[in-house]
Amino acid sequence: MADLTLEDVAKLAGVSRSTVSRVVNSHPNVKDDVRKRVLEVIQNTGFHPNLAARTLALQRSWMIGLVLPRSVSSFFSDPYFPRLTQGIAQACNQFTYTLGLFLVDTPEDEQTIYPRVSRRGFLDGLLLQSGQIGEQLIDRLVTANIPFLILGRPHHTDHVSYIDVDNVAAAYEAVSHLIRLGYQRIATITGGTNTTVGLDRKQGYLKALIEQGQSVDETLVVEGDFTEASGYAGMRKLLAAKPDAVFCASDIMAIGAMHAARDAGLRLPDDIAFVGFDDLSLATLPEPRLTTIRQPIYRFGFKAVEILIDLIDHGIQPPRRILMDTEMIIRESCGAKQKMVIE
Amino acid sequence: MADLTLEDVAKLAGVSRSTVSRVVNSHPNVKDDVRKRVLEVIQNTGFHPNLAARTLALQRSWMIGLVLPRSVSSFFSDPYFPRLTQGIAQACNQFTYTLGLFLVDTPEDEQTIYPRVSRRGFLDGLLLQSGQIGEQLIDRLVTANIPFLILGRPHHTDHVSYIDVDNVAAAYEAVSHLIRLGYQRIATITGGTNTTVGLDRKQGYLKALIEQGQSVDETLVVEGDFTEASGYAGMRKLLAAKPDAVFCASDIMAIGAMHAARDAGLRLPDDIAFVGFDDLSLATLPEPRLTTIRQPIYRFGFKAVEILIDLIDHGIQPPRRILMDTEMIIRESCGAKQKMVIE
DNA sequence: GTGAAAGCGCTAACAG
DNA sequence: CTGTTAGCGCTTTCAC
Repeated sequence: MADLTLEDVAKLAGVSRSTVSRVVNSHPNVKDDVRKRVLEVIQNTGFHPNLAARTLALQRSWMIGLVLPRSVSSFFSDPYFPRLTQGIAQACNQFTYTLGLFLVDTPEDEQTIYPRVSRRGFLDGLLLQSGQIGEQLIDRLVTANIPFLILGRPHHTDHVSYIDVDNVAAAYEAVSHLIRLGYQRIATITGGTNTTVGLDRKQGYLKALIEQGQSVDETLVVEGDFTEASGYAGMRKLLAAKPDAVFCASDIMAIGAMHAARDAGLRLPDDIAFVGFDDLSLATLPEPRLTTIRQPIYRFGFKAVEILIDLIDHGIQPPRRILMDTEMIIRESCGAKQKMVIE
Repeated sequence: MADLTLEDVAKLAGVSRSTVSRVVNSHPNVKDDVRKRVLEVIQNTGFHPNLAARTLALQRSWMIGLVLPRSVSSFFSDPYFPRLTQGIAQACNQFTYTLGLFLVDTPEDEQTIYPRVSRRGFLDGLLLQSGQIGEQLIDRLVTANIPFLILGRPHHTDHVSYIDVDNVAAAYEAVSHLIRLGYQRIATITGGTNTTVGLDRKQGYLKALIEQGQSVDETLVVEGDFTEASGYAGMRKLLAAKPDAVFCASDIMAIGAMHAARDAGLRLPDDIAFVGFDDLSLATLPEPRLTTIRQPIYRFGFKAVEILIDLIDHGIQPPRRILMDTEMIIRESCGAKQKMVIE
C-alpha cells in the first residue's frame, strides 16, 4: 500500500518515471495538466519517495548528526544538553533536515562512533559537541572531508569551524557586576579545567579582577566539574577563605554551593552572594533565585544548524568561527536588589 | 579518500565486488587467505560501506525514529524526556541502531511529520511518545504497515503495541504509604487529565483511598499539568481544604506545591507531607528532599528499543503490551523519617 | 569458493 | 515538454 514506487505512480498517471520525478521535485518543465494529473495520483495513493534511493542518487540525505561525547551523559542532569538538543531539533525541522542523535557513552561507543557517523551519503554533516573525546575523531573527519561544526571552542585544533558563546566576556560581565556591587572577596568555583568552557569562564573571572584592580587570591579559586556535588564540595573548601561572593561556572554548581553555604550557617545573599551561569530551568528554583548569565541556547542551536548547512552547501573552507553574545539576568542571589533598597 | 566503493576495494584486493561484500558481511563462503587479504585492504583504506546503498538493497536501514509530540517540548524543563531520550539512545548504541530524533513542535511540524517519518527504507521502525497528537498519525502508520511502539499507554487505540510503567499501581503504593503513616486528609495534584499518565496516577490515588477506607473528598483533588507553576497554583487551591499530605503526579509539580505551602507559612513535612513522582534529578533538590516513585527509565528505554526491534524482526502481530514496575523511594518529605524517630 | 549480472528506487543527462 | 537510459553502491541469486 505504501510501498509504491515512482514507476507505479507513473503507470497510474500514464506518464514516464522521469515526469513523476520532475513533479515530485517541482521541476518547471512539466505541462500544467500533466502535473495536475500526476499530483492527483500522488495524493490518492499517498506516495512518498524512498529516501534511501534518493540519497543514493543524489549523494545527499538531508540528515545531519549531533554527537554528544561521553562527558556529556552525566551532564544530562544539567538541563543544558537537553535544551541544546531541542534547539537543534527545532532548527532541523525548520530546514527540513532530519536529526540523528549519537550519544557517545561508553569507551566502546567511542570506538564505534566514527564508522557509524562517517558513512558517506548517510549523513550530510555533523554537529560535534566539544569535550573529552574528539581529537582523533576530528582528524578523521577532516581527512574524510565530512562537513562538521564544533559546538564550543575546541582545545587545540585550529583549522575547524566552531560556534560558541563568548564565555570569557560573559564571566567578565558577571564578575564585574559583583565588583560593582562592592564585594571584596569574590571567589569562583570553576567548571572542569580540562574543558574549554571551564577554562574560558575562569579566565573571564581573572580578567575582571585584574583589570578592575582586585588582587587574585588563589584560595578563592576552586575547581569544580559542572556537577551539583562539585559545587557543594567547592563551597566547603572555600569557606575557610571567607568569600563574600561566589561566581559559579554553572547554575547547578551554584545550587550545590548555596546548599553548602546555608549548611554552614550563612545567610543568602546577605552573608554571601552567588552568581551562576546558564539560566536554564534551574535558576529560579533556589531561594534566593539565581542571578546568572543567560545562554542564548535556542539561537545557538538554530545558528549551529544554519552554519552546518552552509558548510554542506558551500564547502568547508574557510572555517567559520562564531561567538555569540550572552545576557546577564539579575535576580536576588547576587544581593543587587537588597543593596538597591538599602542605599 | 574516504569515497571508496566496494568496487575499489575489490580492485585493490584483486577480487570481485561480491567477494568483498561477503567479507564485509562475514559470509562463510570465502577462503581464509582471500578473506585476510581483503580485510587488510579494508583496514588500510578505511573503507566503510555506504549506508544508503545498503539500505536500498536490503530495505533495512538499522535506523529507528523517536517521535516526541508537541506537548513535550514544554516538558523539556522536566528531566523526564531528556532521560528517556538518553536511555533510548544508549540502547540504540548497544543494538547498533541509529536514532533519528523528531521533536514535533509546531502544528506545522505535526503536518509534516508523517511524510518525514514514513519514507520506507529510511526508518525501520518508530518509537512514539503518547500524547496530544498521534491518533491520525497512528492510523496512518498502521495502514502503512510501519512497525511502531507507543511509549505510554494510548488513550483509545487498541490494536497497537505499547510499553508503559504501571502508573496506577505506583500511585496506589505512594498513597498507601501516606495512609500507613497516619495521614487523614490526603490530597492530590493530578497531571493533565487529558493524558493517560495523569488519569492513571489519579486512579491509583482514588483506588488506594477507597480500598483502604478513606472517603474521597473532592476538594482534595485538583488538576495540574505537570508544570511547576501548576503545582504551585494547585497547592494554593488546596490550602482551604487543609490537607495534611499531598500526592503530586510529578516531582516538578511537588516542588511547585512545596513552594506554595511554605509561602503559606506551613512547615514541611510537619504541617504537610509531600510525595512526588519520577525521581529523576529533581527529587533531591528541595528541602526536605522528596519521597517519590522512581521511574525505571533506563530499563524502560532499553526495553522499548528491544521490543521495537522485535516488532521489526518478527512482525507487528500480535501487539505487545508491557507494563513496568516502579519503586518507591522514601526520603524526608513524607514525614516517614520523623515519625519513626518519634514513635 | 568466486565472479557476473540483475535489481533496490531514484535522479539527471541526453535525445527527441 | 517528455521518455529513454545510465548510473548512485550495495546485496544476492545464479552459474561456473
